[in-house]
Amino acid sequence: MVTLKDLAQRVNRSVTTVSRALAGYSDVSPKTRELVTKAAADMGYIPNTMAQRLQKSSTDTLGIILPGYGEGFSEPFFTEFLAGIGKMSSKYGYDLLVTYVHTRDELATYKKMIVSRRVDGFIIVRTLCVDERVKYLCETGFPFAAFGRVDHDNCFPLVDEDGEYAMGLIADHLAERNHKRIGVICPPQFIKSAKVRLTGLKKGLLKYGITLDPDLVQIGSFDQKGGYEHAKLLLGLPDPPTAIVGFNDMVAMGAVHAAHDMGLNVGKNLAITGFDDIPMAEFCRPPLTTIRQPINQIGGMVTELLIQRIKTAGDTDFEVQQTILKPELIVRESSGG
Amino acid sequence: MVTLKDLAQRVNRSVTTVSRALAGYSDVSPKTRELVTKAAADMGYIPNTMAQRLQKSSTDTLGIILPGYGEGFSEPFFTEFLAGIGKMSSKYGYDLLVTYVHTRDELATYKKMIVSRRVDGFIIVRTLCVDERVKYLCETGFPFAAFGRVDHDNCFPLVDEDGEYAMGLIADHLAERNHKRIGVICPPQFIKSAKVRLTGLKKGLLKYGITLDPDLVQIGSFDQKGGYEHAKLLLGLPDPPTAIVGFNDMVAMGAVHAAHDMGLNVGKNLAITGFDDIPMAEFCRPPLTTIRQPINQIGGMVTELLIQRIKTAGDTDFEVQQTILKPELIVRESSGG
DNA sequence: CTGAAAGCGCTAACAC
DNA sequence: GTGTTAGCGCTTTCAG
Repeated sequence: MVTLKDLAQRVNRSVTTVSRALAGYSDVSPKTRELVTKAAADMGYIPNTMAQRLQKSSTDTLGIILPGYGEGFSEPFFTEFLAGIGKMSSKYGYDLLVTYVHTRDELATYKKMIVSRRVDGFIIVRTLCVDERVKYLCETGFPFAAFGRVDHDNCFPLVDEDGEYAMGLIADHLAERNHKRIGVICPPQFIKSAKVRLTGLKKGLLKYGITLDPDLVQIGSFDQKGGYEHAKLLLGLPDPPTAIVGFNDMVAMGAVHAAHDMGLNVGKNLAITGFDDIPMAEFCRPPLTTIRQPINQIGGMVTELLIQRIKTAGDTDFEVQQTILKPELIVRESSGG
Repeated sequence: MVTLKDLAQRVNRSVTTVSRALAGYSDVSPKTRELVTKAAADMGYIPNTMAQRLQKSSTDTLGIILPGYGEGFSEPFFTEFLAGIGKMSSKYGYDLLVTYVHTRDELATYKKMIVSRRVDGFIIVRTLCVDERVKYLCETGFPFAAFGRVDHDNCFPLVDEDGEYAMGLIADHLAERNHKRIGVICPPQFIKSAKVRLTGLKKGLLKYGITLDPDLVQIGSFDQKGGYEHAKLLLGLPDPPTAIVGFNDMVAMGAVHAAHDMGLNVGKNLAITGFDDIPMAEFCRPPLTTIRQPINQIGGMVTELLIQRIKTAGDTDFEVQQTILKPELIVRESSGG
């Protein structure tokens, strides 16, 4: 491994000078600079990252901590999100450290990463209504940015969808098609986005004088399996819904499957909607009416917010950047086209 | 941030002694050890990772480098794979560094990570028949482990599916159901797994005296969209296939969609098979006949191989560990049940 | 314009 | 048992 010292020897200069030449300081003679630059290229010099990090006491690394299994964050959606984060990180020269945690105590992992100085900041996904991670990071002032809001103090950099607005679009869509008995399959309500969406749906329907029958609200699903089972319950009721709103596309697809098993024709005698617009939503049968969010870009946006936050970490009076995105309704056959 | 020095001052010992007490060296008096341990807990001492890494010149970090978009590696499949890697890494105390690369020159990223000493080893996914990454890493002797083999020298730690065997199962399955004209939709043949699978399918069918009509082999798809388009081509032929073999589940689902658009009843007058058994395969319509691989565990296995390789990096004569897994055929409705 | 010296926090020979 | 010293590779005062 070639070090600054090796380089210095080669060009007959001190380590200091070489370091400065490479760092682009102005107080280096053009001759020396060229000499050094050439030699560096020649010998294939690349700084030792760990040495730099130790000395700067910053890591140029962003952390994302994920639960062992991605409950509530559907896979295709997540993959794109992660890619968005990764792309933006590398654009700004940051490494991305991904940690999977299997224990209950997620917070311990955050603490460990902070105190062992492994990352400069965190990206938080799938915020909870009461989110210990957010609380902790806010208290300690450690940089982070989130995709999603929380119930308590939203005083941190974040990007979020306007879930209420999105569900308003769904409500309009279904109401226009004369649905009155509407079923819902959603993730646990301690997940912030799930709560917002349910509230939004209720509000949206109320505009049309429709209220949700509590029996038709199935809570606790986040994947196809859950969607399947909950849809079976709903459709087996004496007075079943004519439309089912799934809170993500996976759930909706599970519901489609259940409907089919029960001899229903989705899009004809039952409407089903999803959320996320994963690539498959267009290519499943029937194609899914859903809400589109530019998840890849969202990943990038959160990352940019975080990096900005890290760079202004010293500033006492930085502005908290927040972006709320208006999602878009994509109408396909599953809701009657 | 509390450092060894702080600790040393507190207990009136030298930094060295404190370090050794914490590292569990035997030449420390029990009294000192206890004193130190207690103080460390008290002050919340955690070693500075970067300092440790600089001094050990090892990073305790595994790297995985991904193309900007996961072509050829279906999303749900990939998520599980990554989770498997992440879980195992953290079990062994390794960090996982994920890098997304958008440029053509993937290899440059590998080189950079190595020479800037950012990771101790790499996990390679989606091996190519002629794989520059593998070649380079083999040449330089930098530790890595791969999911998949290559055409050239397979002299490295790897886990792979037995793709030939898997396709044999598909061939048996279709032949038993009297299919003779069989269509294929597969990724580009420079991807090793795609090539192996195609070879395997041909071999498997030959046992029944069936040969693949070249017109029925569509090459170049890896997602639903490609599957959809290629299936349309196949089914639009004057003498269309009675079965379509998709080389992954996404492609197969796209094909299902195309078949439906053309008025065919998948599982009845057209058989379609997939590969991977992503969670959705069970819950789409019709449920997909496919090949199951324990992808989460595979991720873990590759990771273990890599860690083992890293730990034996000095040894001149380490044994190259390789595991080839027998996949399993999952029969569902899409192929007639 | 350049170099000597200090230090980031830690570990490991090597004395005592 | 414990401390002194040196050094991982880099950046950054501070003199000259």
